[in-house]
Amino acid sequence: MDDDKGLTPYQVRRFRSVIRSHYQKNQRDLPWRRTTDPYRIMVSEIMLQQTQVDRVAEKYEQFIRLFPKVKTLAAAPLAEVLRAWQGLGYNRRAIALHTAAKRIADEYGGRIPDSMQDLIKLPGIGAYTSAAIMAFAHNQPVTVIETNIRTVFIHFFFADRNQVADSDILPLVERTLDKKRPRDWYNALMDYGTLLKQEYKNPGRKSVRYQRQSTFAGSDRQVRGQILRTILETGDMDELQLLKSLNGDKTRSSMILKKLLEEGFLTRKQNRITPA
DNA sequence: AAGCCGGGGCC
DNA sequence: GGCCCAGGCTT
Repeated sequence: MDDDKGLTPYQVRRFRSVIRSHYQKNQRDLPWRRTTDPYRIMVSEIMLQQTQVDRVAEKYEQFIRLFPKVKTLAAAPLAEVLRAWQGLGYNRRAIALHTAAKRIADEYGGRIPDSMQDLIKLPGIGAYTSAAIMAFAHNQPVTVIETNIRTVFIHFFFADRNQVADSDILPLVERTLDKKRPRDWYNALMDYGTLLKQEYKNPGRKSVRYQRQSTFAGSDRQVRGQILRTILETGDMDELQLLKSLNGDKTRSSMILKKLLEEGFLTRKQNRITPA
């Protein structure tokens, strides 16, 4: 099995049957599964990058309420978008999404691109997200791979291996894909992946993509989040007062603030720091 | 290929 | 206190 990547028709049928029967009984009812609107799918997929489903669900609904259409989002001040993003983490995703929305409004007349080629050009949209939008919004039979799907294929077809590469998995994703119902199929695969993660310790460790994160406590990331949160809440603060409020090394805090300014999270007007 | 980017919940 | 998460981008 390790050498022969091909599956027999029986293996394919058997595999699909297991995935589908679980989905039939235990399908998760998630907000972004109740729509096929490409804008809403795009928002959900960017929120879901490295962020748990349970945490995204509530934020997603608030976000859509605030910014129901791509043009609403494009017209909103970045500070409002960042405020709506608070709690999700990886705040640069909010900047990317906002930039993407503006570009879609300007260059595509407010219509989300419907090809992977165009989607992947947008900031914050990479190999996974572009494919996911094609599958979930447009029901297109593209090959999608992410952490849940990796888990499923490693569990069924690479159980005795370590260091499994995506290039090993992708042929199987394509071979087993239900090309008539990609949307349902991928939802089912992801639900099965979360099931496996509940049952087993760390299925993802067998993927070459697996890597542990550096410690968050005391990290630059933590300080970045703290600075951004403070300015979004106060709306405007003296730079020295801000640095003092952080209770850390001033030089380090100053460097981190500088990066936030460069990345477009914040702006400085004389000695005052405000949202961008 | 490796490092960076958030923050909350769970063990 | 460590671990993980519907990844993407930069170096």
